[in-house]
Amino acid sequence: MKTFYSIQEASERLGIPKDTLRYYDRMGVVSPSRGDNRYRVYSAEDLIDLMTVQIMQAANFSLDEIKGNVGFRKLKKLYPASCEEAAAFLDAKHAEVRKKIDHLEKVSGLLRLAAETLRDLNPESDQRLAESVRSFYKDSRKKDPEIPKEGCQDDEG
Amino acid sequence: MKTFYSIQEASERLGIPKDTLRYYDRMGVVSPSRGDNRYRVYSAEDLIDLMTVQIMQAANFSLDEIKGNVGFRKLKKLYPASCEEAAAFLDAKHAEVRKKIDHLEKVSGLLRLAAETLRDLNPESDQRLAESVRSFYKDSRKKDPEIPKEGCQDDEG
DNA sequence: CATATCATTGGAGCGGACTCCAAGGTCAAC
DNA sequence: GTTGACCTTGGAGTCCGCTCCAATGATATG
Repeated sequence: MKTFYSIQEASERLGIPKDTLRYYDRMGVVSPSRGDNRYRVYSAEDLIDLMTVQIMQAANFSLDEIKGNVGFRKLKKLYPASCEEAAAFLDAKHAEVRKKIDHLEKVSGLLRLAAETLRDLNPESDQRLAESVRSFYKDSRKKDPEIPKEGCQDDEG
Repeated sequence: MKTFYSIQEASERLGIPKDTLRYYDRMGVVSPSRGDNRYRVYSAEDLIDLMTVQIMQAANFSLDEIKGNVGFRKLKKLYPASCEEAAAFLDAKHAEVRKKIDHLEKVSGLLRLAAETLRDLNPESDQRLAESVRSFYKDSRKKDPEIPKEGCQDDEG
């Protein structure tokens, strides 16, 4: 089992462009060690860190946030004490993701309703949609924007 | 019930910065009519369009996509024939959002597992996490990156 | 040694969605 | 008619996450 990879190999295995890997290195997100030639040498751990980066990105972490937390496996070995801190961070992020999911569920419902409304056009579903939009909006802003009620019907156009 | 709003009022009601409203106007996303003084005048419909913009943004529509579709209520009045097209667009977006939700559900699970792993550190849960990460990764890339298996354990650090 | 293919660096450019600024026009209150 | 708060515009700047480039150096093969 190979344990070290050139930037090219890492790039191919992970499907991440080489430029991006270099960028991550610059940014201190994942900085592999260097060979005598100054070439980057990615360890198996580095690859796993890179996968973690991808996942965290998928979870809408910024590179900056990732930077501070991607190496938590290393962290664990070195300073087990800071684990709780890191875990709390993950908890917070988990909550964020849950919120995002809730949000998207609403969006999903809204899109279904909107499509439906478009398909069988009648003032009633139109009204229903406008209603949903309003409540969604209100909900997602957590303060009532006092939306005007008319203008959603075609009885004056 | 007031039906027309200055940019300031619109901004306050919707919680969208004035500059952003002007930007939307420039971009043709939501372009209110103008008064004799050339000031922007937002109608109730405009406000609803703006809310729709927010929602579509929440659903990860780009401004360009939104631009073409935010006025579907108007569209409906003018060209009912193109409704099916617009509805199909919404369907596609709906599917996208569903996919995103699935994805985030996995991320959510992963974050829970990661936090757990950090809290009760034992090689087994560590292993389990690494496993999940791998499978998640593989899954989300839809091609096996042939991840090395070691390096996830602290038996050599 | 020549060549080809990899690697390195710093720095510039890009796209999206704002965000800010300066120069000027409008308007309501005093 | 002056003050001050609003509005207008065009254009420049910002941030993020890349992405590309040119100049240069290392390595592998004939």
